[in-house]
Amino acid sequence: MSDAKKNTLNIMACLAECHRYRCASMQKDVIHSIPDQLTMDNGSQQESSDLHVHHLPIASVIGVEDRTEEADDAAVDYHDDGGEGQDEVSNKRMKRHTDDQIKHLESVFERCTYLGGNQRVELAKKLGMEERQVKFWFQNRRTRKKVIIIQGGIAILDMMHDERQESMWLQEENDVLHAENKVLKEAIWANICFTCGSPVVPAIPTVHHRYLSFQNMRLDDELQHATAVFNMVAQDADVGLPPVFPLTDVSPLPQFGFVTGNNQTSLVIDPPSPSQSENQVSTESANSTST
DNA sequence: TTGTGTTTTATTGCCTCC
DNA sequence: GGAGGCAATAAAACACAA
Repeated sequence: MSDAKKNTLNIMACLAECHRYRCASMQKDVIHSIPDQLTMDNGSQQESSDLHVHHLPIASVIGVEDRTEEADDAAVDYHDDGGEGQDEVSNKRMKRHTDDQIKHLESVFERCTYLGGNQRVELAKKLGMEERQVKFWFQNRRTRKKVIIIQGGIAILDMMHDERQESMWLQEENDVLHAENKVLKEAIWANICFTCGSPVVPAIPTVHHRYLSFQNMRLDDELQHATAVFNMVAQDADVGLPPVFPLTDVSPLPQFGFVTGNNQTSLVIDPPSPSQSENQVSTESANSTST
């Protein structure tokens, strides 16, 4: 048995020991709660046992029902072989208690596992048993309860051991995943394919790539603005031209207007473009488009 | 029916407490 | 020293499979 299990068993034994001093107050009530019927059942036998208690088998003294023919003989032999007092004890003739007796002993034990001297005498009298038998029964019952608790404790320890084992496995798996994650991160930042080891396209966009993206966005805007202007001019001129294409989801249009000068009308746009030079390009482009 | 394992009752020896 | 507790054990009673 492992040390952990031994420690648990010691703790349980201590708990049981502590419990024995806590329940004396309720004993009397429990014993008195036993119905008189049980005593009445053994009443006739009890009367005779008052007269012949030292000459009758224990079975008849305590009103134990014999369960087999063999038991009858054994009960008779109990005193035939032995004598009185302590000599009877040495001749061990075990008699099982009746169901009623056990039932009431259990009910008392359920509330308190230890009986004081007076309570034991009273209970024995109530159940038609010998005081010694009540004492033995409680002693054996405590032992049985302890065994049950210990077995339960062992089962719990086994379960805890299993859970701890599972936790260790999960921890190991977690460590492996962390290691894999670390390798993958390093591969990504090194621009190396983690499967073949060859360089890969960097995930971070280069300046050139960003410049191209910006140009793309700018050209899209110009196209949309020019289309809007074209549609507006065509509508004003009422030339019956259909719009080039319907504009949907167009970003807010920049301010624009027409500037006349030098015998030339130019479209001026307040552009979102990065530089005035580019704005000029777009203006010219739009102008050419409108014309 | 019988052999075997389990449960229940009882005993013994040792220890602690009053 | 006696009473009572516990652990270990004996032995009877019981359960059950073969």
